[in-house]
Amino acid sequence: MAQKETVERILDAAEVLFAERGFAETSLRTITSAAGVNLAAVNYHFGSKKSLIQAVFVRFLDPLVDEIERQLNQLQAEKERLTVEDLLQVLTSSVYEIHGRGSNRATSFMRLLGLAYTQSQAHLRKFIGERYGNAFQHYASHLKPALPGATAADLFWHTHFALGTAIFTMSNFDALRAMSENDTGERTPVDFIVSRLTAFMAAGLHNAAHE
Amino acid sequence: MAQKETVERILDAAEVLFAERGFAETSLRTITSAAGVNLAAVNYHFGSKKSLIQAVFVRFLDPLVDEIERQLNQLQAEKERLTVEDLLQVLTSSVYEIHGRGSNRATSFMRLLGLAYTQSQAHLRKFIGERYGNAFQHYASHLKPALPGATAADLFWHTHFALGTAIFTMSNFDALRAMSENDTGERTPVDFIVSRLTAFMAAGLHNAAHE
DNA sequence: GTAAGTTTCAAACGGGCGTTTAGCAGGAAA
DNA sequence: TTTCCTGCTAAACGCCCGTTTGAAACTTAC
Repeated sequence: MAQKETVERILDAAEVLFAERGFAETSLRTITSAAGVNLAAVNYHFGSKKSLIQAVFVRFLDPLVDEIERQLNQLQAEKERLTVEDLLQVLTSSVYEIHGRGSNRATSFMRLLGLAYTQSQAHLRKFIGERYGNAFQHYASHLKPALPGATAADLFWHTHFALGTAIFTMSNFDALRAMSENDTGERTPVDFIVSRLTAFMAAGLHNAAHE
Repeated sequence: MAQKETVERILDAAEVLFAERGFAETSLRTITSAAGVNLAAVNYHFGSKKSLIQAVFVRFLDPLVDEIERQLNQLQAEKERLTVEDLLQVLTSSVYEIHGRGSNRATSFMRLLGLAYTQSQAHLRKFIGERYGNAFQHYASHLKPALPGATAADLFWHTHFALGTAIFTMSNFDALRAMSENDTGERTPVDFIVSRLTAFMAAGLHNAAHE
């Protein structure tokens, strides 16, 4: 009992702090003191800082990937060919399904996903690739029929352009929203941003097919 | 003479190493030993590691921003209203103008720009904002007439979506190209990627105007 | 109640970091 | 020749890091 509590307190604190400052910039001492546990607890329960980072992602990605898979299968049972808009919708509604609409946890997670790409944590990218590579391939395989006429190179690059748009927006979410608040004078609702973002990605992706 | 040589050797080494590994992950000892100068030289010539990071950006951004401004003015003399495609073209041709097409230096710089956004270097973002904020505003001011019908919020978000697409692609340039080589079996030319990227961004941006 | 097994804890270890210091080399000015 | 200044350098300083250790505290089982 006491163990589980400690493990989860560490994961909770690490998730928030990593998202705020990045991995290298967050020390184990910061995490453990925020979690109210002893410094040595991380190495006792997780083995190392690297393993802790991976554990944070597993706790988040495992249920999300399952949900995406579930929605994908359900949608495929209804219609044979999925559109780009369908595929993007699966992503956003999966995140919404697992955590509330625009919850703090969801934005934390978005930041973390962005950091996984941009920070120099080779072990993490390798780990994520091995654990979730198949799920990603499965999702991406639906894009090919959704964008007839696109070559393999087109598909690859446009997928990653879209991915980049999303990840950049995610990982700078708070900063961007603050800037736009200064700019336009009002706070943009999350739903507005998400719908704009998916529309932007869809437009770019469609561009891959008819050229 | 000896001074100038030392300063530039440090900048050269720092530029490459920062781009490869990030700022926090590159120690002054690594930089100075790669540059063949004494460890203390960085603090003697630049004052601190932070100032060195800023100096790397100044050496790169100052001439680039001048070139963008020049091309923008020249284009504006030819036609009164610039299109989205014009504006994107100015960016790519400015980079090409200052450094060769697809030179190592240009890809280093792209990585650095990405890192400036994604790594936690508050001092750097502040510095860049203060030094180049006006130039950015000037450039962005041309977007409004190029996208009639878009609201201020539309403009803000779609500009940053496009920025995100470019920065993500830039900062993961080598990794993405290696992945696509494994994927499709052949090495994608830089020109292909750049033209695809700008087409993706243009499609997304136009989407802001007619909705 | 005692033994075995887990979990927690204070303390320390070794190492890498950015920065500082005090002094050296060598050309310019007097 | 002496003085001054700039560029350079070896060495050290203090700090924070992830990790390890050995013992204390607690839980479980007999």
